[in-house]
Amino acid sequence: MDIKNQIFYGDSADILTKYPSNSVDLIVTSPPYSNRRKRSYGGISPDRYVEWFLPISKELYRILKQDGSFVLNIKEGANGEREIYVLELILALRKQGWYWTEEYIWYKTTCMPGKWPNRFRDAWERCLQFTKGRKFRMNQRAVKIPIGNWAKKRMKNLSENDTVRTASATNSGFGRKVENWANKRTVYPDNVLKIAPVCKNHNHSAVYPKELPAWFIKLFSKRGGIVLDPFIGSGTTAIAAVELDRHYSGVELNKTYYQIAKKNVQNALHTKAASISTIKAPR
Amino acid sequence: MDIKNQIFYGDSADILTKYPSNSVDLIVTSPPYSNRRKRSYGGISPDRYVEWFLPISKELYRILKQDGSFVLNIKEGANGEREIYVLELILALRKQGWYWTEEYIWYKTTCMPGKWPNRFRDAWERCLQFTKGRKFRMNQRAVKIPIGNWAKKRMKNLSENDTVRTASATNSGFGRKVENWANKRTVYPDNVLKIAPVCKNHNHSAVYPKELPAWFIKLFSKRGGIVLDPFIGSGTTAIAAVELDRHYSGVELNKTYYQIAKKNVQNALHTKAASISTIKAPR
DNA sequence: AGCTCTTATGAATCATTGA
DNA sequence: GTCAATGATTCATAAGAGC
Repeated sequence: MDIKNQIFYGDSADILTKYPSNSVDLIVTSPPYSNRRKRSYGGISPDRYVEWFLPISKELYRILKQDGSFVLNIKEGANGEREIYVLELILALRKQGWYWTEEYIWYKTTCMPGKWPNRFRDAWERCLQFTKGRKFRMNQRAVKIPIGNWAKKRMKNLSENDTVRTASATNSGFGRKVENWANKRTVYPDNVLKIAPVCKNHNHSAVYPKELPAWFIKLFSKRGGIVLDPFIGSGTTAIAAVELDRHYSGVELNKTYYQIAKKNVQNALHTKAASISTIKAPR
Repeated sequence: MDIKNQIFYGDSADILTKYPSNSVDLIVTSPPYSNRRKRSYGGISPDRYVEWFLPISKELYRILKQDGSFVLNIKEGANGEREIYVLELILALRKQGWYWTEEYIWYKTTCMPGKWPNRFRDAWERCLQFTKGRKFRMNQRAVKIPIGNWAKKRMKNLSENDTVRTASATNSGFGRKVENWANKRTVYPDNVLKIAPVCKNHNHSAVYPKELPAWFIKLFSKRGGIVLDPFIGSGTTAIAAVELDRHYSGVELNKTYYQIAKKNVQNALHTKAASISTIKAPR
């Protein structure tokens, strides 16, 4: 089956079995959370979530290339206490063979605070990275960020100490050499992603902002690679892939979203093509 | 046994059995993480961590008042993949009767140095809140933060810099300059705490900043209540409690830290007493 | 007060070697 | 094989002092 730049209408549990093995460079997805989005997906109950997910992740493991990553954006809800199906899912995926390489935090920076009697507004979600082993593709330079404003002042005059490696006072074994930072304009980020959530998308009930898949696509795939989203929704992952010169592939169970996704991706492709032809023939 | 304003030298697994039931308003602690602090604590291996912790948490459950909270600051390490003992601990604590009410994130705005091929610097830790039921004490107003410059900055960053950077920690409400908040509108925070891990305590290998326990003490206890830390280390939790007009109680296994903690708490008490007499007799 | 400059600081991770 | 010990490598920022 040709999966490149295709969106399939149907259930991932079925469709993915037809994907060839070792064919995808990166999987990024935000699956339907438990008990949410009942109207659109029927809502998987928390106690059945893991058993529902495992057959799908088994196919994902088969489909993913050896040096690829599987990024799962998810957050358990709360009903008095936090649900535990995400913890159980992590443990179950490990038993299935996945490496739980890292947990990135998506810190949702902009929504105005709200509150309930027992808890504050939930401002973060998990972005779980699973791989097939210790070694995988990671292009850290692709996601460097501009250095903080402090740097301008700091770099003007380097003191004597700054040109020498100085031991940390606590003997933690670290040191610093400020001289190395001269002329530095970008720095590496950490494992907390600060991205504002999209609040006004009425087409899909749980959109995530394009910047979220875009960050992982830059970090964990190369140009020309294939990025799969088995719950593609309104097509956000595919749009990000197109804009970053990757191929997309996806599955969607809901007919309406399937159609919206196809339309959105077509738009992204046209915009992309237009910008390229503009560059080639600027007049 | 009188536990109020006492620090005990010994193993929590033993000492806590002597604490009276329903006697403590809040438990805040940062236990030794697995396989860390080997020199001072011997280091608990990841596969034995849960069985080591459960007898202690059983006593904590007995000791905590019905409307109290148990806040556990912890973060698993990585060796290729993330360790899973924290996930297993959450599940085990629930089986022990605890409610897993919330997971707060401590976002460390300046985190440990380092660079590796397969991960970025770890900038966050878990602050797990457990309770004995759905109802518990929570004084949300006590941790409100000012809106103003902070909000303006956010908006500005949004348009200018794609929100890759956050407002600095000093704008986030953890500083002490509360008097500067006059005339500023305050809002409720969210469940991500932005605190730099700086502290001036060179005596302990794993201090957390005072602002972290202070935030939870303000939020989950009242003045005059008792705050327990079963792994009190150099006494940070007790110091925060003293400064906020709560009583402290704690246990420490390591003799050196036990002595340091006692000394630090005495200092905090003296400072407190001095500041009170100053207020009463300003001349 | 604000600016500039100086100093301080933190629960680390991975690859390799040896038992 | 696994497990443990050892060694090599490595940032970005906050806060205070001084003018």
